[in-house]
Amino acid sequence: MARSRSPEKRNAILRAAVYEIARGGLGAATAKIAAQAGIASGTLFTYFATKEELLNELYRELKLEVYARINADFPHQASLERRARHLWSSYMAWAIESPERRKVSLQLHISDVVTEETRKKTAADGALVAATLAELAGRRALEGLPAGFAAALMSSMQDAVMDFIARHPKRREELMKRAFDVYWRAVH
Amino acid sequence: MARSRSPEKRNAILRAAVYEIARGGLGAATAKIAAQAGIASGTLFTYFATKEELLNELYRELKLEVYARINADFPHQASLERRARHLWSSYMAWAIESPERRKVSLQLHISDVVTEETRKKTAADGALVAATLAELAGRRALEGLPAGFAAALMSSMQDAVMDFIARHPKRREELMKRAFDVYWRAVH
Amino acid sequence: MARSRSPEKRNAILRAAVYEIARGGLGAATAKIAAQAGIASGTLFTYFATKEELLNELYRELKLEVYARINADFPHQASLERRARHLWSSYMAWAIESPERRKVSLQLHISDVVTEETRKKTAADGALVAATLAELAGRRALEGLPAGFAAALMSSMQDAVMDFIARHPKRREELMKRAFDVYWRAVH
Amino acid sequence: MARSRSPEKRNAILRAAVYEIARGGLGAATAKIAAQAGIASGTLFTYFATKEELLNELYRELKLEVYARINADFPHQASLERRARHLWSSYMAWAIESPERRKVSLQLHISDVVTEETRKKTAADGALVAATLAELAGRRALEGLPAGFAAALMSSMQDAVMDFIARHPKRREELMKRAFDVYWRAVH
DNA sequence: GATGAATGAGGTTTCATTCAT
DNA sequence: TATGAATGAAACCTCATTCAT
Repeated sequence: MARSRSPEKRNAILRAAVYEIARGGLGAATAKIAAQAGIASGTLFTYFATKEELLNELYRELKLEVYARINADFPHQASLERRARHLWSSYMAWAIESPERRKVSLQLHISDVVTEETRKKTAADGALVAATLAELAGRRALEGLPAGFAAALMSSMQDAVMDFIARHPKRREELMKRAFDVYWRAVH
Repeated sequence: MARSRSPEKRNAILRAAVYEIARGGLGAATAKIAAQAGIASGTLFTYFATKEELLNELYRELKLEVYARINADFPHQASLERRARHLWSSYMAWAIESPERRKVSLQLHISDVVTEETRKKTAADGALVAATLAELAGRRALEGLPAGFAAALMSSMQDAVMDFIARHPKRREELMKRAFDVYWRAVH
Repeated sequence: MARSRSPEKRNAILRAAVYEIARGGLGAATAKIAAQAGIASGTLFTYFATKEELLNELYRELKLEVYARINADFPHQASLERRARHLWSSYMAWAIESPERRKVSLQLHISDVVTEETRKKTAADGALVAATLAELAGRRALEGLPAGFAAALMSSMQDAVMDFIARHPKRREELMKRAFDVYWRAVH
Repeated sequence: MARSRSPEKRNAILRAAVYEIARGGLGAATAKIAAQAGIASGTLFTYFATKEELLNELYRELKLEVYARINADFPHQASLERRARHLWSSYMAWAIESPERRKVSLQLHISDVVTEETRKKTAADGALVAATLAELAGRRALEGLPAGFAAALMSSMQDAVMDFIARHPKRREELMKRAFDVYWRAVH
C-alpha cells in the first residue's frame, strides 16, 4: 500500500491556515498556506477538495476545540452560576492561549464561506453550552428577550474583554473575574 | 488627485461600495463598485487613489454618520441614564434603518485594511459618545475594569440585539428597551 | 474617451488562436495565444469572456469566411452541376490556401466546446449552400437517403481529397476536378 | 516496464479509457481512467509508461478490432463489389455496435498524439483492406486520382452515414445499403 | 475630468508522473 | 506488483491600477 493520508499533515495545514489567515485575512492564498505547512501546493487539495472546504473544516475544528475544553471538566452538578462561570472561563482561557485561533474563528464566523450546514453540525457539538445558556435565558432578568440572547451576550462580552486582556495581560485573572460579575449582574 | 469636483459622484461611489461589499465582502472588485456607481472603472481612482483609501474613507464616513445622528439631539443636560439610553437608541435606529451600512461598518472594523490612523481620526469625532461612556466607566459597577469597557460592552450588546431584531422586526421597540435595561443593570 | 476595443486586436487573437490550435490542439493555452497575438495574457479576456467563448466565435468566424467566399460569386442562375461545382471549388480553394484554418475548423466541428447555439447560428449563414445541396438531395440517385446526406458526403469527400492535395500540391487543379467528377457521378 | 502480467487489467484500462474519452475528450484524466478501470491511479503506469503510450496503444487496439472483424469472414474469392461491400458493412456493423469506440477512434485519428509510427504499424494490419481498395483504385473511374483515394472516400462516406444512422437507428439496414450503392456508383 | 482597454501578477485548481510503502 | 499521497508546473481567470484618448 501507499503512504496513507497523515493526520499530522492535515493538522499542519490547519495550523498553517490559522497562521496565514490571522495575518492577511480569509483571502490568504492556498499556496502560502501550503508553503507554511511545509508541503507542495497541490498536496493541500488531497486533504481539502477546495479552499471553501478547508475553511469550513477549520471553523469546525476551532469550535470543537473550544467545546472539548469546556466539556472536559464541566461541573454538571454545580449551581447555574458556577456552570456559567465555567463556560466563561473555559472559553477565555482558550482565547487567551490562542489569540490567533480566536481571531480566525471570529473571522470565519462572520464570513459567508461558512455554510449553514457547517454551522448546524457545529452547533450540535455545543449541546452542553447551549443547555446552560438556555437555563439562563429562562431567568426573569431576561424575560421578554429571545432565547439565545444570553448566549449572544456572553459571547460578545467575552470578545470585548479579550481586547483588553490582550493589552493588559497581567491583569488577566482580575479582568476575567470582574467582567463575569458584570455579566452575571446583567442576566441574573 | 484625491479630491475632486463632484461630491455627488464621490457619494455614489461610497454608496455603491456599501452595496457591493454587503454582498460579496471586502473582496468586492473596484470595477463592480464603479459600475454600480454609474461611472467608468478608471474614474473611481480620481476620487480615491487606491482601494485601501476608499475603504478607509468609507469606514470614516459610516462612523461619522452614526455620530452625527447621536449628536443631533443629544440631551446634554440629562441624567447619565438618559444620555446612555440616547446613545443606545440612536445607534440602533441607524443600524435598523441601514442594515447594509452596519454590516459593512462591522466588516471594516474587524478587517486589517482600516489603518490605525483612520481609527484614531474617527475616534476623535465620537467625543460626545466617549465622554458619556467614560462617565459610566467611572461608576462603581465597573470599577477595576479598564476605561473603554463600557463602550465595548454597549457595542457588542447592540450587535447581539440587532441580530434578533433582524429576525423579529415587529418586536423591535420592546427588544431595544429590554436589552438596554439589561445593559443598564450590568453597568450601573 | 478611452481607447475603444480594436477589431485588429480581436482579429490578431483569432489568428493567433488558429496558429496555436493548429499545433497543440484545442488544449492550446490562452496565455500562449495571447503572447502569439502580441498582447498581455489578461487582455484576451476583454475580447472574449472565456476560452469557450473564444472557441465558439472562432468557429463561427471560420465558417462565415467560407460562406462569404462561396456567396461572393455564386452562379445563381447556373445549372445544378455548375452550382455544385462552385461549392466544391470555393471550399477547396479556401482549404488549400488556409490549411491551418481548415484544420482548426474541423477540430472545432468535432469537439464538444462548440455549442448547439453556435452551430445553429452558423447554419443560418450557410443558407445558399444548404439550398443547393438540398436540391441535390432530391435527386433520384440519393432517394431513400436522408436530407443532408449530399452535404455530408461532399464535406467528407473534400476532406479526403485535401489530404492528397496537401501531399501533391502541383496536381491540385487536376485532383480537385477529378474528385468532383467522382462526387457528381455518385449523387447524380 | 510497459508489459506486465495481467491482460485483464490492461483491457480494463483500455475499456475505461474509451468510456472516459467518449465523454470528456482526450483531456480525460489518467486518474479518472484508472478509477473507472477499478485500479489505483499509479497502477495505470505499470501498464502504459505514459498517457501518450496509452493513447497510441488504444488507437492501435481499436483499429485492430475492426480489421479482425473484417478478416474474420472475408470473401477472398468473391467479386470486387462483394468484397468492397464486405468492407463496408463490416466496419459499419462495428461502428453501430460500439459508437463510443468509433467516436474515440476518430478523435485519436485526428489528434496529434497518435504518432506516425503508430499509424504505420496499424496500416500494416489492414493489408487485406488495403489490397481490396487498391484494386478499386485501379479502376478507370478513379483514374488520375491517387492511390488511397478509394479508401479515404469509403472511410469518410461511412462517417457521414453513421451520423444519420445514429439518429435513425430503425432505418439502419436500408441506409447502409443505399449509401453503399452511392459509393459504388462513384468508384465503379 | 472622464473613459475603459491594457496590463501582468497572483489566485485556485487540475493533472501526469513519481516513489515510499 | 499494486497503491495512492505527493509533487509542482501549468491552466484559466480576476483584478487593482495605469494611461492613451
